Amino acid sequence: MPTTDGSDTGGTARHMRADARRNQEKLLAAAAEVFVGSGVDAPIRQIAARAGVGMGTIYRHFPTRSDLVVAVFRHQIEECAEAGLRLLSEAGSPFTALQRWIDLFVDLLVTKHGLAQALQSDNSRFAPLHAYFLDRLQPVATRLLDAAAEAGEIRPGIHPYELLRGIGNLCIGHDDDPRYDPRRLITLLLQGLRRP
Amino acid sequence: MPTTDGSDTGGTARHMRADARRNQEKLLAAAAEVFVGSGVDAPIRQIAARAGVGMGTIYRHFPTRSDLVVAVFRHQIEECAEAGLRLLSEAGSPFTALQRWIDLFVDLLVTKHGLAQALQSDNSRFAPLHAYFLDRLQPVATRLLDAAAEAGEIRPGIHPYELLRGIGNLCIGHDDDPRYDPRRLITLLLQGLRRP
DNA sequence: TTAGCAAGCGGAGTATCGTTCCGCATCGGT
DNA sequence: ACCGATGCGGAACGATACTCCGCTTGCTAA
Repeated sequence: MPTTDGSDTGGTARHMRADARRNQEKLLAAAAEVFVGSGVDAPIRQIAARAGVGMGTIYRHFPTRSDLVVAVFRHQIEECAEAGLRLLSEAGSPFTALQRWIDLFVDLLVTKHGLAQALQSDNSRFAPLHAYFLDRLQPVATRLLDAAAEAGEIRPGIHPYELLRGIGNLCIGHDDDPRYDPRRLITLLLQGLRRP
Repeated sequence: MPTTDGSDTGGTARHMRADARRNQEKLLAAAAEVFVGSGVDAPIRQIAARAGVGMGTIYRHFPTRSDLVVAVFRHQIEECAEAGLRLLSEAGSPFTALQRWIDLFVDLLVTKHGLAQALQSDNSRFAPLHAYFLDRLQPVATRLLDAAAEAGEIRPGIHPYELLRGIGNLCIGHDDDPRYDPRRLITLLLQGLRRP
């Protein structure tokens, strides 16, 4: 039983009134725009205004802010997860696959302003987002790490969850500070992961 | 010219009315208590109430939340900075000194709930805290890294700022998730820093 | 000792944001 | 065309950050 129960705002439901469906799409588009401009912490009112709908509407379709964020980024998260499995069979070695996949993962986090920040927020507002990320990406990370460990390329015993979370943390705040490039540190981290 | 201009709330000013000084001390004590219980994001009102003063008073003494946090943790930050230089002359090798110092640094961050989080907050509320941390600790990190690089123990070219910030990031959220232990990742990071 | 004034105090006031709630409009089947 | 269910909008409420100004209090000079 997955922790995301799939019953709700993910895929547009089959039997939905036309206006409701229209509004949901308007909201997704508006949210995507606003997130780019003001980060995932942008005021709800701003998103509602941009979409031209009332506040009630936004809360009906996306009860929590997380639900909205998940809906907006679902495609990219899905792609990232699939790319991981593909890389495992295509790349030269499991470690190379791991490196490349983490690169994609970092892309996902740094491209969307504040997404990494949101993921780690101690504030529980983003719990569902956190859960969805984990549901989709942790299994991929596990497979990549296991493969690299079996091939003897990295030391065993790394916790996939911890690695994902750590990388997520490292990506926080990269966009308001040119001196800070998380990729350099992540490279170091992967270096430390290698078997001597 | 340091970025902390030293003219204000740091050390209690010399010529201050007795009641003002009393209030400042009450505020520092109250803030320290509240931070432990509710994290550094606790409502200002709560701190003011605990200290038995009005909101105007708290804003007069500590114009931003950062100023208050800095004042509360100044001692510990100072100690951490001094310990770094001491370790450099006492520890067996520069790399050992670096390892131990980073351990102290992590202690500082994880002991105080939400301190790491506050340091990286994209919210500009904590800018002065960030500045003070850097002013005091970055020079220490630089000396430790330089010494280890000269001794050939680590690869050169690491940015001290980036390392500090990265470690700070890694420490975010450790206290609401038993599965996540930043120290393991930081060990890995240091491992990756070592010269092959 | 005391008078006067600057330094300091308190908290009501203003603004922003999240979230709820319910009267009203709209859709879609009959 | 009608009508019930579904969905909509935004006013209203509570929480919080931060400001502002009339009043109080400590300090000092006479």
